[in-house]
Amino acid sequence: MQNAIPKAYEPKDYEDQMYGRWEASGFFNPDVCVERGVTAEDAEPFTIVLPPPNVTGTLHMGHAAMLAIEDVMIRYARMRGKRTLWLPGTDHAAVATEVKVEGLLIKEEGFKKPKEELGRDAFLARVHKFAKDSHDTIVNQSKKMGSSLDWSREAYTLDDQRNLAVRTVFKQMYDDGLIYRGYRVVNWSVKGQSTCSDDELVYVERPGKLYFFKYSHDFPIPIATTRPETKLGDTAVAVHPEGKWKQYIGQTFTVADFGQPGHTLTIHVIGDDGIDETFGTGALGVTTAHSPIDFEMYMREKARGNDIGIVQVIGEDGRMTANAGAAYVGLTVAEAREKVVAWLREQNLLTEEKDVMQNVGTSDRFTDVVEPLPKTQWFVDVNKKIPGKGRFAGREVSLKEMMSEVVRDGSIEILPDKFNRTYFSWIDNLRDWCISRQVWFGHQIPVWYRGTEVYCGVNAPEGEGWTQDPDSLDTWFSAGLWTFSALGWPEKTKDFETFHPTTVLETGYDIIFFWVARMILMTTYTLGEVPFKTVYLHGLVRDEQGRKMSKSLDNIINPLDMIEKYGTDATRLSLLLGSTPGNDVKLSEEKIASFRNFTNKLWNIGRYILSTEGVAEATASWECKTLADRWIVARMHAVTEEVTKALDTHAFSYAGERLRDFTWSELADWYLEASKVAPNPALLRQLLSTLVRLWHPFMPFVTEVIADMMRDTTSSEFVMVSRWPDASEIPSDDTAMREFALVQECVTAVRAMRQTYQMSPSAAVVAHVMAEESTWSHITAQTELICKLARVSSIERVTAVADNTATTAFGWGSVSIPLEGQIDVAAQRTRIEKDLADVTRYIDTLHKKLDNADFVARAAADVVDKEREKLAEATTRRDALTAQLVQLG
RNA sequence: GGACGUUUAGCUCAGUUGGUUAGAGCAUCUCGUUUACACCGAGAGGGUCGGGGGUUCGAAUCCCUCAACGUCCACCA
Repeated sequence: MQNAIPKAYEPKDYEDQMYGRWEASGFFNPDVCVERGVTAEDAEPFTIVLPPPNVTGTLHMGHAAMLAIEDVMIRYARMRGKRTLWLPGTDHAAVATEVKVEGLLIKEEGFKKPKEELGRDAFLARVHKFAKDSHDTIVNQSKKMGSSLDWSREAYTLDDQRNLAVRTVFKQMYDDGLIYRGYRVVNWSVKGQSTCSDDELVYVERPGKLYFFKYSHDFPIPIATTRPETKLGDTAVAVHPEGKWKQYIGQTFTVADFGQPGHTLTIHVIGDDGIDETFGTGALGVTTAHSPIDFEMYMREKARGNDIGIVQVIGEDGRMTANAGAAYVGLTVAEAREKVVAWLREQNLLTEEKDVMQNVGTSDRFTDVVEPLPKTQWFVDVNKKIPGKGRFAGREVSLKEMMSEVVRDGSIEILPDKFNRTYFSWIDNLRDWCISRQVWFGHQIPVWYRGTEVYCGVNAPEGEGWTQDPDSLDTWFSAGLWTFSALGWPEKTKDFETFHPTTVLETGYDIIFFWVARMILMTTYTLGEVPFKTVYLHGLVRDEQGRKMSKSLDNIINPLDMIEKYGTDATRLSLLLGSTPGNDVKLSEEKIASFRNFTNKLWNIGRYILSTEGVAEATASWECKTLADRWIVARMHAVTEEVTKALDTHAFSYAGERLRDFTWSELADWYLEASKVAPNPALLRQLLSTLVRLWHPFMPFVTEVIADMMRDTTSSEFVMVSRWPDASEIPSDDTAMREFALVQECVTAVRAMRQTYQMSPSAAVVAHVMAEESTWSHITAQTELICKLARVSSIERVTAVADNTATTAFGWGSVSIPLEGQIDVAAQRTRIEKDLADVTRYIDTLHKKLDNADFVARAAADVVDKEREKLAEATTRRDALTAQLVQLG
């Protein structure tokens, strides 16, 4: 036998070239699949829009996991004959990208304040250039992962088409009164000179001090704070409406000197249920300008006609304003804090200092502590009721209600379902969404001003003298439109009609609020429809110790390095197997290496089968000749059925593990060994062809390469567009499975004997047979395999197994013997007898219970039913055990 | 403070409505270089299923409780 196929699979020799061939074929594009007859014209659509990676850099393992999972779904759907679209794109990521480029300009080109020095246009040009390069890298990396994305439809959250979608939606929301401009306390990043949304805050725990004091000696209510500097701007004290200071509610006090001589505070005492009398002093100093909670009190009081005022004492530069008084203006927050504390101490107003741990909100993007400040910003009102569209037509609904309803009524299924609760509690706590950002890179707000005139429109207003609002939109605003904007909306495109709502949204659970929830919000509002039917949330990729991968820990595993070293298929498998929805996956290089070994195993299975005589010319067929044949076909039936079911239910890890176990432990270790006695070329070919198709969604490259070798190399067919194996077309055979299990037991016994007593193969067979006299016939029947594995080849084959009788052809003639006998029969019988006794006893007690007229009369109907059910169950089990016992003889 | 999750072999994890003797991979050790594969094969050791209590004929599985770890949310001024 000559073998031109290399012994080891070298991914590098095939992967890039194979991806090139796939791409050139056009089959990533569903339209081409229909044209070429791969997909039926009326086939059910299957759509995934790729969560667009940020153009801030390169792909990491998290992206690789996302691409692997989605590609499995996509390739599987395509092979099932669905009209399958996987739409790629990238996200401009507004703030993140701008900050990144700013940092690079400072670090690498010596700028101090790049935005000021370059000016808007030149700076934006640099950002766009960076985004473009980053985009190119991302596209290349995605291709390296083998992703069957339809590149002809690629989109970008900041391109013209998407910009039109953004302006269109903004205008609609503005007209519906959902988008408004308001003066509110927002999260302000001093470093980034921009707002950020509530969800973008990351809380960091740090030690702090809680100071107990009074504003002045004659002020009746003591308060406590961790931020004394903000107290320079206090305008109220909140106490519990039923508490010990309730008599002061409604009064106004004037503190003549606070923090410095002449700095006057006007303090209103207000009642608020939220006050916890057991904490601090039991009263809260209200700083309406620098705390979102306090600001809400301000709004509530104002609604009651009581204006307690807003005094901003910290500016956008992070320093104290003139409102803080002459002694403080220009100081940093930290300096002002010390100074206020010193003053309180001096005046003998400070009663206590307590060390506490406090959570400080920091900006995820800008990485500094966020300063709450009052500013005029754009917001999306999540509570206002407006006339709904589509499925909400004819009703007055709020954004909150819409986004809640579609998940509650099952129109959107979230996997794993535990995230439903998370989702709902997020909606419950959702406040109006601040969408304006003071950065340049992004969608500029489509609002223009001229004097006191305000114009909102999809396009700039006619006439002279209009200035567009300089702010840009939160990146999640445009990302929220992704499922439909990427399909060409607001134009009435054929793609939008065919592929929306999309089928599955697959993404990391860490962006469920940022993105998933906002897509649901935007889509239910704009289209009155869901953006997707299923949300599949994958976990985070962590290192082998379960830590997040980060530069500082130096534990980053780069997907491209792993692809280079072990191949794409191995890298994909390492991310797919052992990863279930919502759970983090631990990754190590050893894990990837072990999957590289498996890839090679699959390769060698192909290599062996294809180099077996007769396989090249054979026509694939399920026809069986030996017991081993029938067994492996039956196993193939089972695995096909299970894997299909698993993929249908998004159990990718299980599907892959099941396939791996079958491939390695059943096909390679048992069947291929057994088949060496009497190879069945037509069946080997059929098995390989089926195996390659089952594995294709997981390991697209090696399967395609093996398939390539199975056919004429000039053929243009791909496994990628072949038909998914249908379990119902693979014969199932329970008898063969049972009988082969006996063979396996015997072989194992012989092997053990050889090893224990260092026997020659044939001696071991004889010894085993002698030792197990009672099972003599059984052993004899299976001698073919035993001898094969023991390298004794005087026996040709098992010719038939029927009616519990095996006929074996030996070199000297043939023998028929009954197939029976078990190893360790006695022990098994003992166990069954014990179980049987238990169950029988149980049945007796149930019978007694049910025969008791008193019980039946008194107990609730469903209790009685349940007892009856239990009885039926137990009876079934008893019968099964009895049957087993009979079988044992 | 609220919610959720995890705890099974040295490590990483399966264990599908409670049911024969709790499984796999890696690691360790032993044996084996037989023409698909040493990126291999055959085997061995190793677990009172986090602790305690309960329900049940029967519990890794269901209930209660405690503990450790993790995640998210809220946030106390």
